[in-house]
Amino acid sequence: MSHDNHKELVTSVKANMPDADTLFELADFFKVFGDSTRIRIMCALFERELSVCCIADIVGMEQSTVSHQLRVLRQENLVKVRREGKQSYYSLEDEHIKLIFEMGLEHILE
Amino acid sequence: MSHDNHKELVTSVKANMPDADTLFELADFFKVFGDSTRIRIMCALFERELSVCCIADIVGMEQSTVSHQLRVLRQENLVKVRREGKQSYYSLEDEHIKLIFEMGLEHILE
DNA sequence: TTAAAATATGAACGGTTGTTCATATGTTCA
DNA sequence: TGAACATATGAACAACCGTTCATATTTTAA
Repeated sequence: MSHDNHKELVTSVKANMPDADTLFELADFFKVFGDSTRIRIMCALFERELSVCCIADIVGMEQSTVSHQLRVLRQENLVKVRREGKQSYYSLEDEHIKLIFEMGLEHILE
Repeated sequence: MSHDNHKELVTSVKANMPDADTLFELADFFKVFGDSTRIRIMCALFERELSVCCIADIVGMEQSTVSHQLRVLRQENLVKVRREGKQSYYSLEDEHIKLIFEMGLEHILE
């Protein structure tokens, strides 16, 4: 179950890691990027702010689905809303998103 | 269901988006970051290469669980293995990982 | 105020995913 | 070869998650 300097390694590596709570939050943050519908919504919002029904048409899903996913994005502070008449206009909240996207794309394109 | 320049917007935004396949792959890639066990495994590997049982002790989970998750990380080309005797030593495959981590951390720390 | 349009929300379902247990495979050493 | 250790893998279960349908809320305009 353990070899040579196993125990020292374990404690030293653990000591240098961010605390578990932070890493849990980090996982929750990346979880948002782990769904293709949300990815496509964010991608559409790179161009400009959009109303819910526009987004629904762009990603080809129900208005209800898009609303639910926009709530998830809002809860993680990735998008913000602006009401204008009957429409809600969503836009990206954070500049990190684009960079994270680009890095992901670089990876999957070898 | 649609307002003023709805239709033009939809087609123009769609035209400038990466194709659906790419974005699907991208979501699959980020999905790997969306689990705290995998996050903690990757985080441990930032320090150095580690054997499976070391990783299991560091993250405080069963050896079996860690093995399963390492397979997921391997399938997405995020880690590589090296056999040495009875142990399998895992290490990070890609430099993007650290950058993606840092950007995620920057976001959750406001 | 009523109708219509846009969005938000709750419940339910089906599918996915992470963990565990048990066990198989691989490796070393006596 | 056999025992002991390290790792990998399959099956099964529970929990989570994304979508849809139905409906509620909000806003405008007649």
